[in-house]
Amino acid sequence: MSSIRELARRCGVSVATVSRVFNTPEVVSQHTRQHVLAMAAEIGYLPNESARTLATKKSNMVGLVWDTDHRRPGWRHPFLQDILVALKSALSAQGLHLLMLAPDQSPGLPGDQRFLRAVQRHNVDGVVVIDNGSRDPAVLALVDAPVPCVALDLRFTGPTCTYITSDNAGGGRLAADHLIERGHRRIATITGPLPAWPAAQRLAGFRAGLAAANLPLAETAIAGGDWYLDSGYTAMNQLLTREPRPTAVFAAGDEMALGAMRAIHEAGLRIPGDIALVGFDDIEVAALVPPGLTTIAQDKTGIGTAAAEAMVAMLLDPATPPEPITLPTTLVIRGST
Amino acid sequence: MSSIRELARRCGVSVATVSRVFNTPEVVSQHTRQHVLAMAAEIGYLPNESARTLATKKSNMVGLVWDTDHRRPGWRHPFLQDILVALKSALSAQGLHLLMLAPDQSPGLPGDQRFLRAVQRHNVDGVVVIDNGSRDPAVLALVDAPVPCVALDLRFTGPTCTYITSDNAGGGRLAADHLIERGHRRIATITGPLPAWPAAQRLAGFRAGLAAANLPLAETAIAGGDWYLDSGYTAMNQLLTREPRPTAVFAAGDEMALGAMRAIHEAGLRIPGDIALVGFDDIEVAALVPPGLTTIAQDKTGIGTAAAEAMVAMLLDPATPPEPITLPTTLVIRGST
DNA sequence: TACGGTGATGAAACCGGTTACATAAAGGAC
DNA sequence: GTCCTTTATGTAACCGGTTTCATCACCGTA
Repeated sequence: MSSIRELARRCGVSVATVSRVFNTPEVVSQHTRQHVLAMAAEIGYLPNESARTLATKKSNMVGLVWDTDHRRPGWRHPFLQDILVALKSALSAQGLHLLMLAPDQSPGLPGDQRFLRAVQRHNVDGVVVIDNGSRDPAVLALVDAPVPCVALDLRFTGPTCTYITSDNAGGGRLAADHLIERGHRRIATITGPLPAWPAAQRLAGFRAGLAAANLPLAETAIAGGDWYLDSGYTAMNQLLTREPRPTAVFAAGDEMALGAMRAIHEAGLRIPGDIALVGFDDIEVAALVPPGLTTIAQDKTGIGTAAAEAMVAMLLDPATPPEPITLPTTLVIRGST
Repeated sequence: MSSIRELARRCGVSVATVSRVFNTPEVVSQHTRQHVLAMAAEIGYLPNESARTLATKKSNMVGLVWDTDHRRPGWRHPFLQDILVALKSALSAQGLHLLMLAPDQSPGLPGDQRFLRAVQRHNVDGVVVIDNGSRDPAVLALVDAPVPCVALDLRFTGPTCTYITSDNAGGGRLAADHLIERGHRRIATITGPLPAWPAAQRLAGFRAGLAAANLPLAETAIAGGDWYLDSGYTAMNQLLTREPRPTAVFAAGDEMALGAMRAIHEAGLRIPGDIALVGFDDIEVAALVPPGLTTIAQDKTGIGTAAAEAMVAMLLDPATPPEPITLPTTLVIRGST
């Protein structure tokens, strides 16, 4: 493995000159530059990033903290893949690598320090947090990270933090407006876990939409889920026992909507004839399952790209974290309404 | 940022002793050890991984090369998320981090060197390759990587390489046997892109199953797809024009099966009454789309875990790469057959 | 009492880069 | 011809760890 000193020796120049050839080529004479580059190619020299990181304190790596909820190992964010693809692609274009951080497992370390420590030890230039609202203290501790931090779907504010989120309230409002426009009056909803901010926002927007049409949202028209399919099934069965039965349901997540769909079918009712259904997220299945699930789409690629852009902005100017970004949600009408 | 020298000074010991406290604690006296650990906690010392990597040439990072096909940016492996979760989790348990490598973008660098260079520059201890059969030369060049390399769904052999794959041939055989057992005789198939190894294997196993029942697979009973839904739709429409019409179809991927399903419905035919359908992969949708897609399931979590285990084994003993691992596939019977 | 062995520690070189500062040569102004 | 810039390069310290080798105190033994 050829080092910079080896290359300098072969070229008959100093290591400083070689370093300059790669970092500030404009200050080195054309003749020397070409000679060094040619020799570098010949002996297969390539700079060692660890050494460079050690010297400059910049690693060109962005940490990714994700899936930290040990109560639900392997938790699957329905969009994770789309977001990751967009995020990685946008960061790659800037020459930034994404380091999926394992928690620091030093014995005796307080649990909430695990990610913060991992961040510092590895000299990552910034951190992206993808969380599912578990409010893991090890994740929340990252607000104190000494580097820029961008959170997704998590209200993360601080001198080095910002966050990206979909317009959950607006989406809830879209769902309500759509169902009202379709002529429904008895409308119920299946919420996500309300301590989670997106769940609360979707409910709030939905409620506001109903209120604007002078339709109150009774407590008995609200059932709680946990984002997952089974909880949607259970919640829908609860709603089916209510009198009068709702003619439309807004499920605050597509997975729950699919569960609700199953419950509706099992009850011998039809979609949208007996009950109309609106979901939220627009996961792949929504388009494939008959009769097609009307849903509020999140811009997954936009979220990943926006996260990358926010990160790059903070890396360039750490002093002024950008404002939180809210991406618009859109109504996608399919057969279920 | 406290360094090891700072900590040593405060403790009145040498840096060598401090280093030993963290790396080989058994050789340092109990008294000194406790004093150093206490002081480390007090001043918040934490070792710098870049410096450690520079000195030891071990980074505790595993590179991940993924989604390199620029003809299909953002290509989505239907399992990627499940595999990633399992891989990351298993590696994290060993204290290994996953670095998603961006290609080296040095100007003038031959394209096929981009990932190889990124691997070497970053001192990753090993590489995991998730490819989609695109045969990207930059990916194939990784067989010459100076570090252990584990590939998924890609036949990667070499002195430092091994690979993990599902039993694609066995799965194809399962599909054939199942359809034959259901009494079908006119059976067609929709293949993946045949240059891709998994596609060829699935077809071979399927063909063998038919042959074992003395059913030849006519060329006209084979239609080609590209894994994606639309290609399944197109391929199925081709098959529907054949006389006599097949009564059963094996689509070598679930996404293509879903496309085929749509084509069958549009033709006014019923599943499984008129045409039975078997997929491959067992993606999430398969269970959700009525009447439920019978499919050959891959063990996604098993693939990720096996990749991590193979990687750890090679890190411990780089001299002898483990044999390639083939994970069993299983038949999941649902409503489509 | 001298001696070999053991256990704990320190000094210093090393890993492979970056960069502040010094130096030397060349060019221009007077 | 002298002096001041400008341009190109070199010297050496530094980043924060690891590790080889040497040292030294202490112990039991012959």
